[in-house]
Amino acid sequence: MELDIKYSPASVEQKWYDYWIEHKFFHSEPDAREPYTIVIPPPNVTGILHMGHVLNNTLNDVLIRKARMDGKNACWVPGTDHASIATESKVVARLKDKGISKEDLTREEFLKYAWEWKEEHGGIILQQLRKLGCSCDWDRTRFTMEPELTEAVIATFCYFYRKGWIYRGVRMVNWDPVALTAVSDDEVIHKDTKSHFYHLRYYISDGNGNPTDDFLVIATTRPETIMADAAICVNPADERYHHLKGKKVLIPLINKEIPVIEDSYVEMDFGTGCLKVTPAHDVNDYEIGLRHNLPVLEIIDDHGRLNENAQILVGEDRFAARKKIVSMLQEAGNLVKIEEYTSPVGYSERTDAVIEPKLSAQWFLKMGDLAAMALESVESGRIKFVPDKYRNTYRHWMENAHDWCISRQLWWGQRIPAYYLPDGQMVVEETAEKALEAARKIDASLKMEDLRQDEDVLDTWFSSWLWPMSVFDPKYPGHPERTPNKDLSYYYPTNDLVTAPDIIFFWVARMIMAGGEFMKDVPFHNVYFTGIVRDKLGRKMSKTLGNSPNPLDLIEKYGADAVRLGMLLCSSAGNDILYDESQIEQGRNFCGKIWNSFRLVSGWKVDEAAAQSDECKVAVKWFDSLLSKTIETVEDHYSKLRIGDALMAIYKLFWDDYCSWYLELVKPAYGCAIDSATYRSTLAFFESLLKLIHPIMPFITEELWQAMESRAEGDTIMFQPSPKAGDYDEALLEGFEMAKSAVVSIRGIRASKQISPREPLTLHIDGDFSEELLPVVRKAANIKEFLRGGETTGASASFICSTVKMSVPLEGLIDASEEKGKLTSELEHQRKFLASVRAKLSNEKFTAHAPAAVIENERKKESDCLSRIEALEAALEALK
RNA sequence: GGGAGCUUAGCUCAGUUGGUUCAGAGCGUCUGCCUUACAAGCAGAGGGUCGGGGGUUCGACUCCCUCAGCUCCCACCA
Repeated sequence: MELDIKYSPASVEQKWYDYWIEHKFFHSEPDAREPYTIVIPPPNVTGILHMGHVLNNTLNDVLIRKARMDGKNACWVPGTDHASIATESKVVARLKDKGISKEDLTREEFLKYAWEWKEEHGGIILQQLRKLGCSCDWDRTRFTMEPELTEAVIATFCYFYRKGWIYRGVRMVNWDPVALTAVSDDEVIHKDTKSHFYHLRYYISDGNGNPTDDFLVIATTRPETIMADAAICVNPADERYHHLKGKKVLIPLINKEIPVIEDSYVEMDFGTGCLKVTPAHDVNDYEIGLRHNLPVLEIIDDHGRLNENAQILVGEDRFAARKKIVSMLQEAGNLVKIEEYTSPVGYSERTDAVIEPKLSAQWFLKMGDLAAMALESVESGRIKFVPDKYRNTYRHWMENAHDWCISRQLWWGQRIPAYYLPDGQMVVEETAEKALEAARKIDASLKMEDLRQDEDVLDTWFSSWLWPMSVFDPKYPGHPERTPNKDLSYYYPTNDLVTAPDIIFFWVARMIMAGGEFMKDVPFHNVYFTGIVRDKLGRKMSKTLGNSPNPLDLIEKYGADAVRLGMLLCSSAGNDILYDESQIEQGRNFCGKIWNSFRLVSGWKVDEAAAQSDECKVAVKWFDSLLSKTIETVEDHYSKLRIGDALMAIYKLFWDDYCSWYLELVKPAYGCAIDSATYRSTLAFFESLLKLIHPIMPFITEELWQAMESRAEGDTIMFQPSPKAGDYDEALLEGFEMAKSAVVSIRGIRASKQISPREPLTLHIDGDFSEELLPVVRKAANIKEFLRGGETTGASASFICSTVKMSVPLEGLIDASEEKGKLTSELEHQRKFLASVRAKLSNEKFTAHAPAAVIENERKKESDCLSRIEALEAALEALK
């Protein structure tokens, strides 16, 4: 068939993707085959495709396509994540554009709007993945907040609550006093801000609440919070304050008595070495307070104003209060000095208000047993990390796991199924109806309106940690007493997880926990950590820098195969990827190479009667061996998830060996036909190469595979079995490498000596060089003669092949003196090497300690070296 | 401050129980080629005392110590 001169990916890609979909090639149902399962790391439902997704999903698709060709029942489940925080802030921003503030809406109104927006804009990213060629089972598409999955989340919450692992606790949140909401750590921007360091004098109490003459000085940036002080803390090793141990001091202005405590948290050489502990308004102070059982007194309200607990300045804004209290302290004689001070202060991303640390009631899940189990799963090797180094990070975190704060002060998400009775009691039930039922056992007169559901929603990870289970059987998580359905029992555990290392704790660890808890099994066997995609200069991709290319533009420009290959070229596991468009150009060039190689082969005329020439015979034999050996290498790389290495092995096999050597060897002279045996082998090799590279470059391989011969409707390269490695002739492969070197040398000598290609040459060959490879050398070294209709005859040369370098003396064609110099230096090198080997062999420590195989290897080296020296000496002799 | 990791060619990175199977790959650079599949190509070439220093060893890119530089995670300083 006639091929276009240039490969044009755009039409080809759409055509075959539609074809694959039409024939439901991506769809999987449980059957007798071994499953190979991947669940997609669900992208944010409102997200759009960026380079990180491209990398991640290309890797996933390569793995799933490879498994499919290996005869496994491959199932890749796609879906999206509701991503509470990210999505809610997008919706809020969107509302703001319309002049609507979230505060003006009820929860129901807001959610209605959010859902509308999700329906309208959600899932775009899944469409984009199709452009990339991802072979997801789209029939199984899931969304973490769809009703069934929400049920799973709620059931899981109830399960752990009943188990006693979920509890309510108090925690510091970042409070935005303007927006009147808690914001996540990610939404707090730390800016270095100029402020003051106030040194305040606290008098020691005489024990009856009266000041003595003795005092200590503390340094604070927030004098307006002193009324909430619960203690003064010093480092136990600080001798300056030993005399204060057990004493009490008085808070200035309000004369409240607080203890002096000791905690190694306090830095002796920072400030005055005395720290005022204000548990209600500082995260660290809260931690200290917990350790020392200090009372917590809140004096700042939700709007950032002092409340009644402050006793003074009640109703004043925190910043106004700061100014006022400073002068009050000065008047009272408690102010020692004021220093200029610059420190990082948290600002709200949304309102730019200074964040107020605020205590609030939150829900927690105990990590103890779950973390221990999750740690064991990895330590025991049942789950492998690639690269392995992340095990250290993982272990460290698991051994120090804090309980998981699972509540979020948002609306977009799964609402916590806790219902409060009017008297403050609480019931936790799957539904409001069941909650009412439970509540009536406490108070039979209660009606639905009396119950008030908790306002908070669950952390997004509390739904995504169920993902490998819930996508198959949403009824199962939270109900380990049930039997998993057919899909879940067939597909679980999944095989490989490809994800970024920054969510190793948020997501990876927690999936292991949930899987272990409910399935009593790991959720996956291998975790492949990708790096972060950065630009050429090593900067993170970001919208503001404008250094993040739109993957769809790249696909449009270069084709999806090229983009996939470009991303994989530089992707060793765990390392950051420095993206550079030139890598995608390389991918495009490779497509061109594949395309053109087929144009060449498909254009050949076949002569059924012609006999196979010697060089064709050996070329076929050689490439057959090389193909087998490379397949073995590629399989090994895949088994270790070294996708980049597998790609490189195939890339070189295709380009360097198949195109540059094999095709050049078997290529018939212009106008001539090729013999049918060689032609068949050539096509068979080509088909194997297509299959090998198909997982990485699905589109062009399908196009050419279909073009090779007329295929039946419904045929596809996708389900062709992966090429299998057969036996291969190692000696032939080595010999061929020698032949390549010989050809290179001959060409080089010709070029440097300006020897015309038409001048006849005779080749003498010594050593292990197999006779059968001679036609290869002759033809490869004389390609131009063939092309120009010249004649190939022999000339004289002798090959001395060493492992180090090959020298090709051509009798009568090069200076004997120059050649002599080369040989002499080579001889010297070999003698030196021999001496070192012999020294080693006569070394008693070596013979005593080195393993037998190593010694054997040394002996072999010795004898090899000896024969090389002999050959060299003979050659030198011949030159004389 | 706690933890982890990195440093090999101009760039990005391999280097898998310490041994002439180890000093490699891709890209880039340079040189020569419009050659009947492909200039998005072909044929070649150059390029590194494996961050510095010390140690262990018969032998170190590989193991240990130390110094320097960089990165990430956690906690963030009253």
